[in-house]
Amino acid sequence: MSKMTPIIFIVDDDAKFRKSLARLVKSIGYDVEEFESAQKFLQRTIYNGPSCLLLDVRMPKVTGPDLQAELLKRDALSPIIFLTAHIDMNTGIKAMKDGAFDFLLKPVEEQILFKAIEKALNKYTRLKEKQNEINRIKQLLSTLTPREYEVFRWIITGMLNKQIAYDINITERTVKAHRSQIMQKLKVLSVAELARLALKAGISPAKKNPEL
Amino acid sequence: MSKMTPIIFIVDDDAKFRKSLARLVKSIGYDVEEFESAQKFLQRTIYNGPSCLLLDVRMPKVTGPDLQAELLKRDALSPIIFLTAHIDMNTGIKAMKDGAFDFLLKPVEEQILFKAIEKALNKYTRLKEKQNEINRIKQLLSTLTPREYEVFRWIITGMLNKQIAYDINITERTVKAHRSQIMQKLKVLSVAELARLALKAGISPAKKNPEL
DNA sequence: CCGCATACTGTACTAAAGTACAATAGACAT
DNA sequence: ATGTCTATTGTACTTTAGTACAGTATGCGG
Repeated sequence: MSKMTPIIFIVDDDAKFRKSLARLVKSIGYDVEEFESAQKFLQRTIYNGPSCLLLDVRMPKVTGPDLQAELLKRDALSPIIFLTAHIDMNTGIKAMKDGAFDFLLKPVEEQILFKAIEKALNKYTRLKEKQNEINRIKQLLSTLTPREYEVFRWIITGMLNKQIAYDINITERTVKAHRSQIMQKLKVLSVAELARLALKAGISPAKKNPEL
Repeated sequence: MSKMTPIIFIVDDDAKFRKSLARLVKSIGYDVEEFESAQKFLQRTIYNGPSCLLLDVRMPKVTGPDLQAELLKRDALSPIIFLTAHIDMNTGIKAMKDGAFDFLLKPVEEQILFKAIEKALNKYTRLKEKQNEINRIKQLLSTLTPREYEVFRWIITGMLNKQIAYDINITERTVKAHRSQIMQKLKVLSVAELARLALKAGISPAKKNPEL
């Protein structure tokens, strides 16, 4: 699971172009999978390894940008390189705004395509690492009880046990008990690590008067 | 200084288009400044308030993308909206990759332009807030002596005073002295705040064996 | 030479965190 | 009913952090 081979997915309804593109990409050593439509691509088992998507813009029914939107909803990590024969500035700009990795014109120069694929795969790796870290943290956080989670959000403000105790109307002893549980469950040894973990997961410290 | 009026900068060598654009933008209540070349724009006193840049792509000598690159180097915060009469996909895509806010075709529809300007100014505000926070932190950090900074990077690992003392070969008492100074200078009351501050400024915790 | 900043250290105390023994009470499932 | 999980609290102790007095040494600029 740790080191999977990259797969280059090609989604294009033009069989001739698609096959020729597939041959080209295979020739530099990548595994390639072809799809004649966005729907067919979405039916594929989700690939959890490094990948990037060479995507045609104009296709019947589900277009390239449509697929991009769908993948965005699904939090897919594969960078998307659009390929199009039709010069459509607005579509290209919109695709980039929506997070496309690149937008190239057919016929695409080999070297430019290869470079784009390589960079896209690098980007995947970076995204994946960040994702893994966040998932690990969320997994740990899910083991906290609601009350523990609440105390956790107070702890990362840096408040003293007795201050927290006063604010949520329990004794300092109880805060200590929760605190100890929290540190164990989240597998950290210090408040500094706790604070970092919280920030990475996007958890903001608790607030007495939530912006009145 | 806190609430400055937004200025829309227009950089375009085509006087006729530029003036007409300026009139249009003024008509919806923005302050506008016109420049007939990138060079002229760069000569202007740096404006430290909300702004965005309506930038022509093709200009003699210094082009729009050239100016974009220069502003990037200078860490300018103004979002850039490119305007071009010539459909050049690759230029547009590259501009977006380089952080342009939008890339519109002349003649541009009024509503689209207005919407883009509004969003760009919002983006400026977000950028500025982040920037201000980082500057505030860097300002505080600059008051630390080299040694204090070093100890700071150890503290945010969450290590105990005595562990830090052992690692950098001083007594626990000295670590406490530095620690106290650090907390005062950085104006924080807890290690949790210290850790957050460090993360915001992009400072990573110290390491015993820096990735051997 | 003198003042100042930096770095370092000592003793002794207070406050806070962490922990090792606990126990109690309610909710909920088998 | 019985057991498990959650939330709560108690006492007593150890460890760590923070601080209030300090003092010493070194280097650098005026």
